[in-house]
Amino acid sequence: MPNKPSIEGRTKGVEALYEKPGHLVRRANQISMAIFAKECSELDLTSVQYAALTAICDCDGIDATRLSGLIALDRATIGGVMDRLETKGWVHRKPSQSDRRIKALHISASGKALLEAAGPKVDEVQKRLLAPLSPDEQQTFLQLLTKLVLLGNENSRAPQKELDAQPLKEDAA
Amino acid sequence: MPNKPSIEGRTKGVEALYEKPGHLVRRANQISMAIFAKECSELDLTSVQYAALTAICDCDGIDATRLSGLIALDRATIGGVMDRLETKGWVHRKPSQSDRRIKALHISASGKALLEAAGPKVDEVQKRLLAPLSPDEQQTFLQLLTKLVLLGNENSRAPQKELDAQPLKEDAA
DNA sequence: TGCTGATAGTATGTATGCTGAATAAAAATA
DNA sequence: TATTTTTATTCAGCATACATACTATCAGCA
Repeated sequence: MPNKPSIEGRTKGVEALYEKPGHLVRRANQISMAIFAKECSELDLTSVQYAALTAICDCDGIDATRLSGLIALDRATIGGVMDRLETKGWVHRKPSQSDRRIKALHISASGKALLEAAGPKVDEVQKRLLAPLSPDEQQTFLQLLTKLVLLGNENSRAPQKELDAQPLKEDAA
Repeated sequence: MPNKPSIEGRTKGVEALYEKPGHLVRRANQISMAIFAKECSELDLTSVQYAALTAICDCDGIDATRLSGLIALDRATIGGVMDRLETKGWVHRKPSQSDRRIKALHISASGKALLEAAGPKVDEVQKRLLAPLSPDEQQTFLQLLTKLVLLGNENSRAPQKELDAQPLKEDAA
C-alpha cells in the first residue's frame, strides 16, 4: 500500500501507525464487527448480544456481575445490553429470593430459537474473518491470539473470570 | 481455564465462545485500549485521537473525509473527534478557499508537543500488548494480523484508503 | 446557463465501552 | 448486635462506532 512518491515523505508517520499492533487490532475488530453486522443484521443481533445470550443459555439464572466476568463485558455496560435483550423478549430478569440485590437472568423460548438460528451465521462470520489466511496460518494466528488474550487478561477493566460457583438452584430454570 | 466439574457440562457453550476469532479479537482490542488508557491517561489522549493527530501532523491541511480513509475511522465519527481535539487546542479547522465545503485540518504547536510527549508512551503500549508473546511469536503474529487486516479491509465500513492526491498548497501550513 | 449527481460536513439515534459515584443489601467483624 | 466492608445494581457522563438522512457546495453535462 505505498503512497505516491510525491507524498511519500510526508506520510511516513501515518505509515508507522499501520504497523502498530494497537492500530491493527482495532482494525481487525472493526472488520470482525462489520462482518458480524452484515451476516446477522436480519436477526437484529449484535456480537455482544450473541455472547451474552450464549452465556445465559448455558448458565440459567446467572446474575449480571458473573455474566460480566464470563464474557468479559464491562459491568456497567451489561445493564443496557440486558435492557435490549429483554425488550426483544429473548431474556427476562427475575429477582432472586435468597439475595435481594441480584436479578437472575433467564433465556426465553424465543431467545433459544434465536440462538439456534444465529449459530450457523456466527460460524460463517468466523470463517469470513479468517478467510485471508491459509488453514495453517489460521491455526497459528488463533493460537497466538489466544495466548495474547489469556496472558493480557488482567490488563483490561473487564477481565474474563471463570465461574467459581453455580447459581443457586433456586434461581435456575 | 477449566470450570469446576459440577458445571463443566453447562459451560460448554460459553467455552465455545472463547475459541471464536471474533470474541478473541474483541478481547484483544479491549486489552489494547485499556493499556493505552493507563499509559496515556495523564495526557488526556485516546488511541483514536493519537492516530488522528499523527495523520494531521503528517498531512497538514488534510480534510476530514480523506483523514477518515487514512486512519480507517468512520466518517460520521470524525466530527466528534475533531471537536474534542479542537477544544483541547491541538487542532484547528480552517475553511478552504477553493472548496467551501471543506474545512482543512491543521495541528497546533501544542498538538505537536503532545505528539512528541505521547510517542514513547505509545511505543510502550505496543510493547506491553505484545509482551505475552516471545519475540518470534510477536513477529509471526504481526505478520498474520497485518495480512488479515489488509485483505479484510474492504469488509469494514471504514476501509483504509491511500491518499490519491496531496492537499492543495493553499490549505497546507 | 441550468440541472443533476457526487461530495463534505453535520445531525440524529442506537450500541458498545469505560470512569466514577450513588444506592441498597449482604457479609464480615468488632 | 452494631459497625464496617464488600458486593450487586444502577446512573450520569464521555468517547468511539455505525446507519441514515439532510444541507451546502461543487462538478459535469445538456
